[in-house]
Amino acid sequence: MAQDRNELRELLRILERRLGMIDDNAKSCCGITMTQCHALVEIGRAGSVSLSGLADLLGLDKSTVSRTVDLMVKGGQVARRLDEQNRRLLVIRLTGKGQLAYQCVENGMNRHYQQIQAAIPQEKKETVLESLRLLVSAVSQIETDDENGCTC
Amino acid sequence: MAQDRNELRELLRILERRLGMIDDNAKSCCGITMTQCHALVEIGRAGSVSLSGLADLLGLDKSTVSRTVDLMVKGGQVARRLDEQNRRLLVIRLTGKGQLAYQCVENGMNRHYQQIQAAIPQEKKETVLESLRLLVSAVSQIETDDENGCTC
DNA sequence: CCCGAGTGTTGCAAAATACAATAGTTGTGA
DNA sequence: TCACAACTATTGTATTTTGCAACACTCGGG
Repeated sequence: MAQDRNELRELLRILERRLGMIDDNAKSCCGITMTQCHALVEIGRAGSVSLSGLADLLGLDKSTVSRTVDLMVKGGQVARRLDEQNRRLLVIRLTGKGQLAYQCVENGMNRHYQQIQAAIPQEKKETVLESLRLLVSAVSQIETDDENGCTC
Repeated sequence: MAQDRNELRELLRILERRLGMIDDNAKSCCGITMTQCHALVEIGRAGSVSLSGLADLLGLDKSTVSRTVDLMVKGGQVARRLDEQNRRLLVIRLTGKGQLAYQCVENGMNRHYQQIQAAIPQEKKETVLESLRLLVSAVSQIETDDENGCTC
């Protein structure tokens, strides 16, 4: 049923799962939990974020993130201080130790993605990138219904 | 740093996140939890699975899945019985109620993926599919290091 | 100067998960 | 044939992850 029509969905489904496995693999190291590792990467990429900002990046409740950051401060990966300009906000950054862990994860990820690149024929690479740009654009357009009906 | 070199990674990263949001959106309905919904979909797609089989599909421990199936049996979405041929195995299936819920989730997913398709120019669709096939193939090839070193 | 909006923390409860121990089932080799 | 290893599912236990709601603090505009 509808095999052709939904090849896109099927391919994306498989891709999603595989990528998830890669992420898990790369992030399950360094003696921190998965969530902490996600946070590590987001903080590392952002350089500096507020708690709410980080919560948005991670798609988690601020309370969850608050506690996660707590653990990471105790673990020595993260520094947390008040923003001088606006003291409602936190400035969350990586410490030196956090930077190292971040780089470790990044390296692992890059290694994997280089393997993926290597498995794509040279002459197809630009096409693949272009397709991905299209897809990202398409996916970004669709409305994430807050009220998605659930017509059950 | 390395912006070009890792455009692939960046695009996949964004895509992954967006797709995750879509999935969550589609699956957060019908009065069951996320995990139950994942199970619902996997059982629905498979038609019939054993507990270990389902655990593999979901990437979870069999004990977790056992309890999840328990809840779904109590919820009336799933039927569980012994396999007559090999009584070590369970035969896990959807009930009528489960089928309805499954269809609901499927419809939601399809609606979203049709929106995505609609946002891709007609003349690019085949190229996008071809690129995805390449990607899936590439991603499937890479070794998911059990011993991933973690060279921190 | 006070109040509403924004931001983070904490109390609480629930959900998700894994590991280890247990119990039942199967088939195979002595 | 029968005992044992391999496989499957369940249960006990503990941990982790998560969100909601209540609270406390801070800022900016009337």
